[in-house]
Amino acid sequence: MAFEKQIRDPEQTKLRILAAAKVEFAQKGLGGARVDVIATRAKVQKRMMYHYFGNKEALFARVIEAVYSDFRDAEAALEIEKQEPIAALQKLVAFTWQYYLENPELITLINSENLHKAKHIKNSQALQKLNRRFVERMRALLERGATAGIFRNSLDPVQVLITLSGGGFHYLTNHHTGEIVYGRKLMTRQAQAARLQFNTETVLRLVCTTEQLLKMEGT
Amino acid sequence: MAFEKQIRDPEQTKLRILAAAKVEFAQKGLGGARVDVIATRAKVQKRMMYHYFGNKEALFARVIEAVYSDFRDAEAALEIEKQEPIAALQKLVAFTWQYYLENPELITLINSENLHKAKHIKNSQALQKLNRRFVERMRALLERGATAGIFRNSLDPVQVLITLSGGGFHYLTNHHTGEIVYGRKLMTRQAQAARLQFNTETVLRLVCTTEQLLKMEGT
DNA sequence: TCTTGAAATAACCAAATAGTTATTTATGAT
DNA sequence: ATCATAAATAACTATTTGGTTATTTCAAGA
Repeated sequence: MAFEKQIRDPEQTKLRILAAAKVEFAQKGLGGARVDVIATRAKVQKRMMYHYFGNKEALFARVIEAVYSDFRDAEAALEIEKQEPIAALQKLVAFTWQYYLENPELITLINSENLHKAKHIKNSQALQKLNRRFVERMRALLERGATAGIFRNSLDPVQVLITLSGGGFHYLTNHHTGEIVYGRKLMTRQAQAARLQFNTETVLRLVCTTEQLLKMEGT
Repeated sequence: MAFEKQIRDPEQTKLRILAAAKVEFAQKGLGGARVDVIATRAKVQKRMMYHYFGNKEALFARVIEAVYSDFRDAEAALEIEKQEPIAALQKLVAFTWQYYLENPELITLINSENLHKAKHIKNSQALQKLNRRFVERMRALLERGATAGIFRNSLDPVQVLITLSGGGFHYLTNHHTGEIVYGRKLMTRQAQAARLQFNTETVLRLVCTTEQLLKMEGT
């Protein structure tokens, strides 16, 4: 039997499979995604996916891990600890929003992973470490702001982070049903800008002391 | 051929299929759900599902519609328009949170529907009507509060609603990955209570005038 | 009581799907 | 050069799955 000529590049092959899987899983969820579609899109024999990743779910796990880890790396690169508290917070809100916008797969993938009760990342040491640092950065920022008398005391960094990310995540993940529920386009450029501004305002009003808010209103 | 004895009850049969479908779709998503599982759980011949609903996706659409409509009905029954603005807002935040907690399928079903770009409810007149009233109630509440000098002027009711629901929805939909990300249990009774309080605070700080906030701090 | 249409049962099917077996071939180390 | 190993190709399969065909039975109205 004459086989097609081979071009070998294991690293590229793995990357192509991961990239195709990310798109397919993001688009259809774990249950709806098709291994054949992934292979076709990756321009790879399906067998190679089993060779490098084992099975469909293991591939899914690797996709989730990669996506989360890219997100945290980007956030860490912001170096918000080098800016004054309010600017740092604004920057973080804007970054988070922008990242969601530019990486729509992140959102549907996280939703899929939650549908499966996070079982694919439950034991990832790497992710746990990345995320511990992430919470720590917010804790430090809140403390810095409180010491400066700008932020309220003893705010829970986890609650703030959830509200901060949720203001963007929830808007974007539910924008399809949202447009029906709220009877309005939510993804026009103006609507996006308005949401970022509103969410920034929400977080600032939540975190800043009332005195600080008065000051900023400039009355 | 001797057939099993029949007990006929078309209404009950439809309801049993819907209830079983709600559980299965909520648990596995549209792509992961299995028609056979739904039939078995409903204790109904699979053929009946096709008889009453046409096909898998049409059944999914009916489930989504029912779930949304139940939610809005419950919210409307609150009659927040009969209470003073701050109490009304607190009641709405608490109700929304409680409803999500008691109806966890709602959350995963909405996520599923969004994964499919809301195509199953896009043309539902009934839902659009329900939701228009829902936004209108918030608009009226905000106006009432502003007139009383308690709430800030010209707040966008849609933005407020998204933030209000998102504070609960986002927390709950992502609580599985959240526990890993934040390294903390998020679904203990205490954690739940803390989240409701935090979200109530977030919304109040967002909506109330700064003067009103100062007053409530009682300084 | 008879008729008829809808409700329910039972068995079946073609296509899709995750995963496998078998084979070939490139390449780096010896 | 050759050999061992991993990379890649090709073809196949057992099962699952959404949906259908064929048949039976209940129950309400004439």
